[in-house]
Amino acid sequence: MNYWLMKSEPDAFSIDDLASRSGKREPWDGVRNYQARNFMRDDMKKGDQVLFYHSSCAEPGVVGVARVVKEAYPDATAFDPESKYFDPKSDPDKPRWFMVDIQLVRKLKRVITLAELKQNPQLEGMRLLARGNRLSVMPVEKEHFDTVLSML
DNA sequence: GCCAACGTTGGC
DNA sequence: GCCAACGTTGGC
Repeated sequence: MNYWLMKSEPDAFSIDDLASRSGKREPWDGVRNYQARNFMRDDMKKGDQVLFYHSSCAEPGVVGVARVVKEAYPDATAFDPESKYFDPKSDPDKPRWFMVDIQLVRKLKRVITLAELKQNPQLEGMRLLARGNRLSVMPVEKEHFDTVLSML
Protein backbone atom coordinates (compact mmCIF):
# COMPACT_ATOMS: atom_id res chain seq x y z
CA MET A 1 0.00 0.00 0.00
CA ASN A 2 1.34 3.36 -1.05
CA TYR A 3 0.40 6.83 0.12
CA TRP A 4 0.01 9.95 -1.98
CA LEU A 5 -0.95 13.59 -1.98
CA MET A 6 -2.94 15.10 -4.81
CA LYS A 7 -3.49 18.82 -5.27
CA SER A 8 -6.52 20.48 -6.70
CA GLU A 9 -7.57 24.08 -6.95
CA PRO A 10 -10.94 24.19 -5.21
CA ASP A 11 -12.20 26.73 -7.74
CA ALA A 12 -11.67 24.08 -10.38
CA PHE A 13 -12.44 20.89 -8.44
CA SER A 14 -12.92 20.79 -4.67
CA ILE A 15 -13.40 18.08 -2.07
CA ASP A 16 -17.11 18.94 -2.13
CA ASP A 17 -17.18 18.41 -5.88
CA LEU A 18 -15.71 14.97 -5.32
CA ALA A 19 -18.28 14.25 -2.60
CA SER A 20 -21.13 15.17 -4.93
CA ARG A 21 -19.96 12.97 -7.79
CA SER A 22 -21.77 9.75 -8.55
CA GLY A 23 -20.14 7.08 -6.40
CA LYS A 24 -17.94 9.86 -5.02
CA ARG A 25 -15.53 8.93 -7.77
CA GLU A 26 -13.70 11.03 -10.29
CA PRO A 27 -11.15 10.47 -13.07
CA TRP A 28 -8.10 12.57 -12.26
CA ASP A 29 -7.69 14.10 -15.69
CA GLY A 30 -5.62 17.06 -16.78
CA VAL A 31 -2.25 16.17 -15.24
CA ARG A 32 0.34 17.50 -17.70
CA ASN A 33 3.55 17.05 -15.83
CA TYR A 34 5.79 14.09 -16.55
CA GLN A 35 6.87 13.41 -13.01
CA ALA A 36 3.30 13.46 -11.76
CA ARG A 37 2.24 11.30 -14.67
CA ASN A 38 4.93 8.75 -13.93
CA PHE A 39 3.79 8.45 -10.34
CA MET A 40 0.23 7.82 -11.48
CA ARG A 41 1.11 5.53 -14.34
CA ASP A 42 3.85 3.48 -12.72
CA ASP A 43 3.34 3.48 -8.99
CA MET A 44 -0.28 4.14 -8.08
CA LYS A 45 -2.14 0.99 -7.19
CA LYS A 46 -5.74 0.26 -6.45
CA GLY A 47 -6.39 0.82 -2.76
CA ASP A 48 -3.60 3.35 -2.29
CA GLN A 49 -4.52 6.15 0.07
CA VAL A 50 -4.53 9.80 -0.99
CA LEU A 51 -4.44 13.07 0.89
CA PHE A 52 -6.66 15.50 -0.98
CA TYR A 53 -5.08 18.96 -0.93
CA HIS A 54 -6.53 22.33 -1.84
CA SER A 55 -4.02 24.66 -3.51
CA SER A 56 -4.07 28.23 -4.79
CA CYS A 57 -6.83 29.29 -2.45
CA ALA A 58 -7.42 31.29 0.71
CA GLU A 59 -6.61 28.38 3.02
CA PRO A 60 -4.35 25.86 1.33
CA GLY A 61 -4.14 22.50 3.09
CA VAL A 62 -5.31 18.92 3.39
CA VAL A 63 -9.09 18.65 3.25
CA GLY A 64 -9.85 14.97 2.83
CA VAL A 65 -8.81 11.39 2.25
CA ALA A 66 -9.42 9.48 -0.95
CA ARG A 67 -8.33 6.17 -2.41
CA VAL A 68 -7.31 4.93 -5.82
CA VAL A 69 -10.12 2.87 -7.32
CA LYS A 70 -8.84 2.52 -10.87
CA GLU A 71 -5.24 2.29 -11.96
CA ALA A 72 -3.72 4.34 -14.77
CA TYR A 73 -5.35 4.54 -18.18
CA PRO A 74 -5.02 7.08 -21.00
CA ASP A 75 -6.33 10.58 -20.30
CA ALA A 76 -8.82 11.10 -23.12
CA THR A 77 -9.01 14.87 -22.57
CA ALA A 78 -5.60 15.05 -24.27
CA PHE A 79 -7.23 13.88 -27.53
CA ASP A 80 -10.12 16.32 -27.41
CA PRO A 81 -9.50 19.63 -29.21
CA GLU A 82 -12.39 21.13 -27.24
CA SER A 83 -10.77 20.33 -23.92
CA LYS A 84 -8.59 22.80 -22.11
CA TYR A 85 -6.27 19.87 -21.50
CA PHE A 86 -5.93 19.09 -25.21
CA ASP A 87 -2.42 18.08 -26.24
CA PRO A 88 -1.98 17.53 -29.98
CA LYS A 89 1.19 15.60 -29.28
CA SER A 90 -0.67 12.88 -27.42
CA ASP A 91 -1.57 10.19 -29.94
CA PRO A 92 -4.43 7.80 -29.09
CA ASP A 93 -2.21 4.99 -30.37
CA LYS A 94 0.60 6.14 -28.12
CA PRO A 95 -0.93 8.19 -25.30
CA ARG A 96 1.32 10.63 -23.54
CA TRP A 97 -0.91 11.37 -20.54
CA PHE A 98 -2.55 9.05 -18.05
CA MET A 99 -4.98 9.34 -15.19
CA VAL A 100 -6.36 7.26 -12.33
CA ASP A 101 -9.79 7.28 -10.72
CA ILE A 102 -10.07 8.24 -7.10
CA GLN A 103 -12.92 7.91 -4.64
CA LEU A 104 -13.64 9.95 -1.55
CA VAL A 105 -13.02 8.13 1.72
CA ARG A 106 -13.86 11.03 3.98
CA LYS A 107 -13.87 14.76 4.11
CA LEU A 108 -12.03 16.11 7.12
CA LYS A 109 -13.94 18.05 9.73
CA ARG A 110 -11.63 20.99 9.13
CA VAL A 111 -8.76 22.00 6.89
CA ILE A 112 -5.34 20.97 8.11
CA THR A 113 -3.59 24.03 6.78
CA LEU A 114 -0.26 24.27 5.08
CA ALA A 115 0.82 26.65 7.84
CA GLU A 116 0.14 23.94 10.43
CA LEU A 117 1.94 21.30 8.42
CA LYS A 118 5.00 23.52 8.17
CA GLN A 119 5.07 23.92 11.94
CA ASN A 120 4.98 20.23 12.72
CA PRO A 121 8.53 18.91 13.26
CA GLN A 122 7.31 15.36 12.64
CA LEU A 123 6.71 16.33 9.03
CA GLU A 124 10.27 17.38 8.35
CA GLY A 125 11.30 16.07 4.96
CA MET A 126 7.77 15.83 3.62
CA ARG A 127 7.87 16.43 -0.09
CA LEU A 128 4.96 18.83 -0.05
CA LEU A 129 6.96 21.12 2.20
CA ALA A 130 10.14 21.03 0.15
CA ARG A 131 11.35 24.26 -1.34
CA GLY A 132 9.75 25.18 -4.63
CA ASN A 133 7.65 22.06 -4.78
CA ARG A 134 5.11 22.24 -7.60
CA LEU A 135 4.15 18.65 -8.18
CA SER A 136 0.41 18.04 -8.23
CA VAL A 137 0.79 14.32 -7.53
CA MET A 138 3.45 13.16 -5.13
CA PRO A 139 4.24 10.25 -2.81
CA VAL A 140 3.82 10.61 0.95
CA GLU A 141 5.57 8.45 3.51
CA LYS A 142 3.22 6.44 5.67
CA GLU A 143 4.55 8.09 8.81
CA HIS A 144 3.83 11.51 7.37
CA PHE A 145 0.41 10.43 6.17
CA ASP A 146 -0.50 9.22 9.65
CA THR A 147 0.96 12.32 11.28
CA VAL A 148 -1.08 14.65 9.08
CA LEU A 149 -4.32 12.89 9.96
CA SER A 150 -3.40 12.86 13.66
CA MET A 151 -3.42 16.66 13.58
CA LEU A 152 -7.19 16.82 13.25
C1' DG B 1 -0.84 41.09 -8.15
C1' DC B 2 3.91 39.78 -7.07
C1' DC B 3 7.52 36.80 -7.43
C1' DA B 4 10.41 32.61 -6.54
C1' DA B 5 10.98 28.22 -8.27
C1' DC B 6 10.72 25.03 -11.57
C1' DG B 7 9.47 22.77 -16.21
C1' DT B 8 9.38 23.08 -21.18
C1' DT B 9 10.66 24.75 -25.62
C1' DG B 10 13.52 25.68 -29.30
C1' DG B 11 17.61 27.86 -31.48
C1' DC B 12 22.21 26.88 -32.07
C1' DG C 1 23.50 18.84 -25.42
C1' DC C 2 23.47 23.63 -23.71
C1' DC C 3 20.97 27.34 -22.13
C1' DA C 4 18.09 31.54 -22.63
C1' DA C 5 13.42 32.65 -22.92
C1' DC C 6 9.11 31.77 -21.71
C1' DG C 7 5.12 29.62 -19.23
C1' DT C 8 3.11 27.70 -15.03
C1' DT C 9 2.51 26.81 -10.18
C1' DG C 10 1.24 28.31 -5.94
C1' DG C 11 2.10 30.79 -1.54
C1' DC C 12 1.73 35.15 0.20
